[in-house]
Amino acid sequence: MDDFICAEEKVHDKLVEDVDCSMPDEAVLCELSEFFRVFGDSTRIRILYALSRSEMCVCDLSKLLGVSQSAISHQLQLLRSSRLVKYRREGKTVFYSLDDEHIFSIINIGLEHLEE
Amino acid sequence: MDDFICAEEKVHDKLVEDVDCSMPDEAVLCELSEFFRVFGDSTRIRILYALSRSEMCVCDLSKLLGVSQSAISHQLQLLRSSRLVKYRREGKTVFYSLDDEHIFSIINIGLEHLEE
DNA sequence: TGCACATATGAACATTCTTTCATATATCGG
DNA sequence: CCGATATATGAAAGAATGTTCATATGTGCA
Repeated sequence: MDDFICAEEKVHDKLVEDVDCSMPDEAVLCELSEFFRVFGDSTRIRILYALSRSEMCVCDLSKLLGVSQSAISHQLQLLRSSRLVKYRREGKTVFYSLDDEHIFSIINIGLEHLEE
Repeated sequence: MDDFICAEEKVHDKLVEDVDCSMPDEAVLCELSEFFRVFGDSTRIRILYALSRSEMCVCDLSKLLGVSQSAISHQLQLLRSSRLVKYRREGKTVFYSLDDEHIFSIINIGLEHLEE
């Protein structure tokens, strides 16, 4: 991070400064990247998509996705701490669902983008 | 991935099957997660945000973000191969810009979500 | 051609993630 | 209370990722 910096005759210094001013705080963009990172794993995206169809228990998700119960549980915990899913217990079973319908719209926007 | 599977009296089997049918191909959701993964790094998100304000050269980005030229270049290559940015050369300088205004709208949707 | 500047890139290193394995916790039925 | 089932979790292993360092490529100018 400490290369010498290009010596360009300061033509761009004004631009850099202007862009700097118009950028959100670094902390905000960090949070944003953390938010997107959660969607950046195929197991988690598949969990989220599945939950957009219906609430499901851990075991159902495990069967549906062909991923071990333990791995699903770990990912659900991450999704929970990111406030993307919520859960309710019914006897021995725990049902998970999307915390917010908005989540699904984000997934859809991504899907639309992939379709170009 | 080979735990025994919950023995639940098949109450949920129909549900699992239905959800399975309504899910996009695993490959599609994998691509989707790869797409989101690109946004899931603070350096890349900051690059993308900066480029949404103006096209910039590698050196400007390096200065603006306080990240080494090499690190910026590596990330730009990743962004290029994900088709999120394009570039044009002008003499010694290479200017990068968003490949598509749509990219910025995705960032904004994320930001809106963070604001709850 | 030779030098300086801007950018690109391969390899190594450090860190972070994801899954697995073993085991703990919670709930229900007998 | 005990055993069985469903889920959670800590630790370790393995894979993937981001940065650095050294160096290569490409361009302009003297």
